[in-house]
Amino acid sequence: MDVKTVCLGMLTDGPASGYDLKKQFESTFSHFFSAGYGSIYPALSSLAESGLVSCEEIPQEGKPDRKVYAITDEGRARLLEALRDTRPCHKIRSEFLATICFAHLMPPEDIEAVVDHRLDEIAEFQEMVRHFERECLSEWHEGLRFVLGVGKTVTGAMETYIKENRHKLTQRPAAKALSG
Amino acid sequence: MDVKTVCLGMLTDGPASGYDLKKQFESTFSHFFSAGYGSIYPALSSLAESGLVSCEEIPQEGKPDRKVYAITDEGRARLLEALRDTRPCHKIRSEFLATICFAHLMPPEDIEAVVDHRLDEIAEFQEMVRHFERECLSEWHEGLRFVLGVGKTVTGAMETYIKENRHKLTQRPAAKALSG
DNA sequence: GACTTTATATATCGAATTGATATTATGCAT
DNA sequence: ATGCATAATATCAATTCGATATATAAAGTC
Repeated sequence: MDVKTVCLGMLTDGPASGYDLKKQFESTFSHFFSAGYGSIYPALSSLAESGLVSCEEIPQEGKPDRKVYAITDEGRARLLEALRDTRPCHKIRSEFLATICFAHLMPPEDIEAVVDHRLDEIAEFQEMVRHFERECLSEWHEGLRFVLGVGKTVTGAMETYIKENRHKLTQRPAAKALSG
Repeated sequence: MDVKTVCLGMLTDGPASGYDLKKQFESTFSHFFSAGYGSIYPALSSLAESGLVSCEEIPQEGKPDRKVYAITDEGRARLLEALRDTRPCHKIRSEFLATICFAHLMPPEDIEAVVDHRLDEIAEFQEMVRHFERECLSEWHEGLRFVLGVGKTVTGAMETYIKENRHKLTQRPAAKALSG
C-alpha cells in the first residue's frame, strides 16, 4: 500500500485538500504512517489523472487555488481492491535502535541523552493519545480505535522496557580477566 | 542516520562484503532497520570514495570480484560523530495498520485474513528471537541485546492486543436507530 | 504600531530508498 | 539432468523523504 492508496482511503470520509490530508497524516496516522507534501501532492495529481478522484478548484485571491479532492465510484472500487491485499507489511525504521546497537562505541552521557529523547517522544505520543481519547474517540470507526489501541499498548511496553533496562547500556562490561 | 552510517557501524565488528552486510540486515537488524542491495552497494561505494572504508578486491574466476570492505580510522571518527546525534528518529510504516483503519470498508473474512497474517509474522519473529537467544545472545554487545529485548517486548504486547481485540473489527456497528 | 510566529495552502527538487531484476557460478538433492 | 538454494555483485525505474519556496491572514507579543 502506497501513499496514493492511503490518500484514497482518507477521502472516503469526505472531500479534502492536500493540506487537509497532510494534517491527518500528522495526527491520527502519525504513529504508523507518514507522508510529506512531496508524496501527497503528486499522489493526488496522479489519482485525479486516472479518474479515481475528482478535483474542484476553488479560486483564491493572491494564493494558488484551493483544490478539493473527492473520491469517485471508480476510486472507491480501486480502494476496495487494494484493501484485499491480505499481506500488508509492517515495518519499523528506527535510527534510535540502530544507534543503541553501537552503544559500546559511545560515551555514556550520549547514550543517556538518546534514551531520554526517546522517552520524551513516547511521553509526547501518550499525551496525544489522551487528547484523542478525550476529544474524538467516540466518533471514530472501530478500525481507527483499534489502531490507536495498538499504538498505545506497544508504546507503553517500549517505555517500560526502556526504563527497566537502560542502566545496562551504560554499565561498561566487567574486566575481561574475570570472564576469560 | 542513513544506510551508509549503519553499514559503517556494522563494519566496526570486522571487514565484510556487501553480501555479508545484507545478511546482517536480514537477521539481527531486520526488525527495526532494513536495506536492500540497491542501498547497500551504493553506500559502500560512496564510503570507499570518501575514504571512510577501504576495499580489498579478491579476484574470482567467472564471477565479479569479491569486495571486502574495512572501516578506516577516518571512518571510525565519522561514525562516532554521527552517533552523537541525540535525536535519532523511530518511525513505523505499517500498511497493516493503514489497512485496519479502513476495516469498515472491508468484508469480515478479509479482515480476518489480514489479522491472521500479521499474527503469523509475529510468530515468525518470535521464533527468530528464540533462535538468537539460543545461539548467539551471549556473544552480543549489550546494545544489540537491548535492541532484541525491545523487539521482543513490543511485539509480544502487539500480539496480546491483537488477540484480545480483533473481534471488535468484525462486529458490525449496532443499528443506528438505537444510538441516534 | 512594529515584529514574530502560526496557520492556510500549493508546489517543486535533489537525494535516498525500495523492490525487482539481471548475471554467473557452485553445490546439492530428486 | 533439472531445478533449487546459496554466493556475490550490480543496476534501474518508481517511490518517498526532507527541505525549501511562495504568498496571505490572523493572532500574539514587545
